Amino acid sequence: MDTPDRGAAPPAARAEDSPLFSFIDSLSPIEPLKSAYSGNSLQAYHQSLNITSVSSIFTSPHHNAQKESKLSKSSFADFSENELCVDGTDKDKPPSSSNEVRLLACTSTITRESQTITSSANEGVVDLPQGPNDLPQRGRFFSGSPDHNTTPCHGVRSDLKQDKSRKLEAIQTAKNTLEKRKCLFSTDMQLPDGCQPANDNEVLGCEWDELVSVTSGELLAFDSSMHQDHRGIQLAVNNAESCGYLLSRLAGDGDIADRTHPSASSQAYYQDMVMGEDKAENAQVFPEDIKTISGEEIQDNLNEENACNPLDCKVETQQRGVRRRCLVFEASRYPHKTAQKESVANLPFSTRKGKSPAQSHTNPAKTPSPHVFRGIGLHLNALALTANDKIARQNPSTTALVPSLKIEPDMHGNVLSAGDNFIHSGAGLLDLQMNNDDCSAGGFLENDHISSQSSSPPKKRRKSDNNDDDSCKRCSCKKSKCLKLYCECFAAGVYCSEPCSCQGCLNKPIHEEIVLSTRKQIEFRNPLAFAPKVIRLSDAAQETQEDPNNTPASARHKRGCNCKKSSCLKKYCECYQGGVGCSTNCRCETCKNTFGIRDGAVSAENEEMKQVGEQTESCGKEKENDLQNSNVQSEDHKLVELAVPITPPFDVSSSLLKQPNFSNAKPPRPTKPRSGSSSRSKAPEAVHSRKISKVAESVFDEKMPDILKEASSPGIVKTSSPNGKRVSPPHNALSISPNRKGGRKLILKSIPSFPSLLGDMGSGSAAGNADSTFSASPLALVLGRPVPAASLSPKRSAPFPPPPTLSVAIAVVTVAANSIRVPCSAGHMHKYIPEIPKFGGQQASSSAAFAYISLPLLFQLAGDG
DNA sequence: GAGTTTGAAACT
DNA sequence: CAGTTTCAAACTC
Repeated sequence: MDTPDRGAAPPAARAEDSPLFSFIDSLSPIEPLKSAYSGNSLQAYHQSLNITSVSSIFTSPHHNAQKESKLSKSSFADFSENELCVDGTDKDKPPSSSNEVRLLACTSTITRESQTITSSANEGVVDLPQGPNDLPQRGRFFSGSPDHNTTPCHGVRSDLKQDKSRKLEAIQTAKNTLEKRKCLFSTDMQLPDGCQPANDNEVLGCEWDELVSVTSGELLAFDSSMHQDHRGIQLAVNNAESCGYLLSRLAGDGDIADRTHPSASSQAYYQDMVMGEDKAENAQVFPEDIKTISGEEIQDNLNEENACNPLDCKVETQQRGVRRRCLVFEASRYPHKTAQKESVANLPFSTRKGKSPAQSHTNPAKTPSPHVFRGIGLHLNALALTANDKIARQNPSTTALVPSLKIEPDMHGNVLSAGDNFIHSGAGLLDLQMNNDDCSAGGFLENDHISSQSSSPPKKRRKSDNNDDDSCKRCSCKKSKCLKLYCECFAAGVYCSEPCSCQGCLNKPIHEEIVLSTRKQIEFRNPLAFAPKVIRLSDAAQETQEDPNNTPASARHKRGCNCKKSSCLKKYCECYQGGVGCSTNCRCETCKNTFGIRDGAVSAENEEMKQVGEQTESCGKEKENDLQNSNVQSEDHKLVELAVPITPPFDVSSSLLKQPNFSNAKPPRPTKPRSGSSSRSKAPEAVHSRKISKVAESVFDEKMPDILKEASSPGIVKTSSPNGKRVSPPHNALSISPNRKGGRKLILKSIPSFPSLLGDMGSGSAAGNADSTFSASPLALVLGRPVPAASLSPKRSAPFPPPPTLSVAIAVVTVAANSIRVPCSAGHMHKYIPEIPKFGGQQASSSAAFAYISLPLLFQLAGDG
């Protein structure tokens, strides 16, 4: 088929003729392969990439392949599988090795590829419709996009192509293999009742696969950078997903493996996300990695897909490079990974949809709920925080509540490691925040996990990790039926599980509707009811953040306690429990909060103010500076706080997602220092800020999508205008996020419109809509095809990912952007990533997320261009 | 593990 | 909005 492919794809030949192709040929050492495989190159590339990173991230490639028409879906999937399975014959071929070399060679040229890819992708999209027919599609691909575009990649692809060509012949066999995989996948996933992955998921997976494939290609080319970005994305996705996923799992059996490997859970999850199916597929490919990870998983996969083993060789060559990197990146994690076995299986499910997790788990009902019910994890957060607090306490230097990244060493370590990677890579700054978010959120998430998996081992880990029995503890409600805030589980947005000793509990997936309705009622009553009581900035985030504006980690108690007898020295005090110092919001008496005494008394603040004014000498300039900073921060904090804490009544999931974000966004409020300087500084503006905050709250709550809120808040902060001239939330949202990270601000400038996407995402508010259209435009520009704004702005309610075409377009864009490699890409990724969940609402549409990620890049490009 | 204390949540 | 009741966690023994 190889030669035939070419022949089949006249366009490909054309492409080869093109100067690009010639150029590529010159670049790539392995010319012959290229030409031969050029047609397949795209797919091959896609596969390789997918295998490595893409598919795993969001969905199972297998499903994707099955599905549809979408570009790669049918064609790619078929190819991939074909290649994998069919390759048995091809194994002998040297290409695999050559591919690696080529990849290396290609990396230099990758930029071109990416560009070309974009075009090809477009073409591919157009062609895709043919869908099921692998051959025709291939032909198109070959002729069309790949040829033109992929010159650089050809080297890599060539191998794949060769395999493909052969595979084409075996397409049918490949299809069979695909089905097998599906089956395997399902088996791996342990879907109960043979639940099949939701179509949506599959679709998503397909899209993602495509996207991923593209990205993966970049990864190959730009290992460091791409990995970073990719990681960042994955991290974000993981975070979002993990929350939902974990939550979903709450009721579920919770994989023992995950539980057993608490530390690994986060990473594992991440890996799963990244490697995800890739592992299943790739794992085979990379025995080495597999070893590190867990031979069992790999073996299982291998066993399942033994037929495909031959693929390993092929895939290996290409993927190895990618994978190895991933492994390197994840290498540390893998040790933990034993737990991942399940996690891997879970990942796909999670990515696919909530259903899968539930399915995988004993409780079928759970699956849907988790997504829907992603907990906000107030209490859990608090618990996590408390654990951290302990640490924080140890470190007085840190502001009252420096978030304890340490809280969950495992998680953090993993996250940090990931973050480190990012950082090292260069684009990582944002990543750091992500990490931070993760950390802050991570604690939360993990808590959620724990809570969610309460029965599961993870909780135990947590317990052990956190030292706090709290983390493990579950509710013991008797009269509330676990449908009131009294119930920690309910308050945390998680379903009650085994550990709970509750009676008459209705907080279970089975009663999802009741839970949700009750939740809504409570939120209606008090929009902040499920908002995190304490918000913290992770130290790491701050550290990573270069922004001078970013105050040191700070934590904040949103509502404030009302302690009278505990003196805010016991867990009765929410502030104390959250490891946060009391704030002016508190109404506590005899506050002795070790994390920060409530300035409480305005007088105290005034005094300090006076002191500042009078004692300029002693404290003098330093204090003033501090005050100024604190003022700005305080203002910001308030606004941010309002924005942040408020959880959209509608979206539980969003809240989860948010938290991480705002942890980043939120200005740190030094508890102890805060009591002094911050409060002082506040004094003048405090009232004003409060008013503003209230207004902001109303605004945010009512109309601002969470994302926007978050985004906006940071923007406000940066503006540093106490008045907080608020940028219209929708507009700012995007811009803001980048702003957080100093360097990226520039990028934001270039991408003014981008925020709109978020706006839509959040609540689908009118403002968001306009933005969404705008955001869409860039894509359209890039792609040269109109992209429905709607697709770009997935609404929470929208369960499904954007149409495949869109995803493809996004993928293309992403590729292009990556190829261009805007310095800020990573940052964008971060920011957007967290928001991803919002797109899907319960389930972030991977495609949407990707789009977000890519969009910024596009904007940048546009801006740069 | 039972009982008490505590403060938030819920209710009026 | 304030006061009261209910509730479950936190704490003590």
